[in-house]
Amino acid sequence: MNAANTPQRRMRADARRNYERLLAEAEVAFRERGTEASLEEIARRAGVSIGTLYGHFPTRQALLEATLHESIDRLVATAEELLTHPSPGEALARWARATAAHMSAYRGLATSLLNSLKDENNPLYRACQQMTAAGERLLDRARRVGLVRTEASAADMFALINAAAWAREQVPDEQGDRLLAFMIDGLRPVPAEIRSPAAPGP
Amino acid sequence: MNAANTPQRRMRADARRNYERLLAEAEVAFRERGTEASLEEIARRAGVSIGTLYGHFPTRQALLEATLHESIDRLVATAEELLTHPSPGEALARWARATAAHMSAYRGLATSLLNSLKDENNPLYRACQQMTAAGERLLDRARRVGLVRTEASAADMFALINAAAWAREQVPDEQGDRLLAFMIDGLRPVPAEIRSPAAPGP
DNA sequence: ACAATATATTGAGGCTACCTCGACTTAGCA
DNA sequence: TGCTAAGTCGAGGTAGCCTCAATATATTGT
Repeated sequence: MNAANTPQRRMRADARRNYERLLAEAEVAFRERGTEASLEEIARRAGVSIGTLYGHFPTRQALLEATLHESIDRLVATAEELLTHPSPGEALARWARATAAHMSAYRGLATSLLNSLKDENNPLYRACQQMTAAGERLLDRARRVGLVRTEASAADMFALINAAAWAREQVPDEQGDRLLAFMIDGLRPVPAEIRSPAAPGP
Repeated sequence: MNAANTPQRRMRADARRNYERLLAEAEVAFRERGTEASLEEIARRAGVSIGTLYGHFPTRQALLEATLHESIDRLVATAEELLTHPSPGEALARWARATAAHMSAYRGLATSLLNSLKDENNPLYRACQQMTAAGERLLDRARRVGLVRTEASAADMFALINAAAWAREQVPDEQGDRLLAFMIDGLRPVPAEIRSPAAPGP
């Protein structure tokens, strides 16, 4: 069996069919139950044994990664497009919103993602890298125009977007939107007059 | 047995002893393993049966809340003290840092806390309310001095602090500090010239 | 058409954890 | 000292993880 998560070499017809079914059920389950959804139930609903699931997707992360592939590609493409947007600040904000929205598609996803950065072998690691890289170009453009302080890195922005997505899982939508806005605004340079701990004027 | 989480009415001596042991072991376990630590192991290490644990603490949240009580009181007191700090901005930042630090004492704690706000019957609900209220006074003081935008509520700040604590669990410490700073800075009013999506000057 | 073989699938089985509840034990009082 | 309310116990049902030896089947070459 193909223990990699993408069907690279030609798979046997039955294997491919099962792979596809598993992926479809996983998507539903993750959306409904979050990233901790029961793998046994996913297998059951795909009409396949638990062993088969593990054959195709050796870890939960591998399965998650597979369900995420397309939307991540889309996000990277969106970043590319937004590079031509007239306002660098607006472009950055839009991408951040779109990304945060994707990351709260499944409950627990933000945690799985940010967590994957600790381990290069985690199947989600690459995905995070790609998204960070895509964001970096938008961030730099905004920086050139004075909207982003020097010490803020693309990794920081990625973490913030994840944090916002995480928060969104737990608070009302409307508050979630606000929190993301605060975080992105927090990347701006701090005006000199309030940087030091002295009391400001009126 | 006393199914409430605090020993209110006089408990039998053995019950009180077990209660205390459970609390002590829970603290260790949560610190070492996070808020999802095995309750059976906590009971085992306390030299008590699982049934006894459930007798004293009917839910994981109740046990968590009990282990948190003291440090939450301390945070509330700290907020009080900081109200007399000469710089409202510095006071706010300090309290936010202290709070975020407490909230990342146990892996998973920020999630348990923010999550508890969805359900008033969650034993952690009160704790969150208290912390939010404590932060509110600091926030208002900073707002009066122009450091905080109008639409940012105490609940927002509480959520941001939690988000920072969550992020801290997953990224290097040094990055974690920076993220919290970004979030708090994000509460500042947005300068007029960059509020609209127009490109700013040099 | 048919083996031969590489490729997949199966599911029981060993773990760990959650939580409940009826049977048992004991501290503390009169 | 014995009674009883208060507390403790832990087996047992449920569920999820993951593995691996046995079994099944798609494909390929003849």
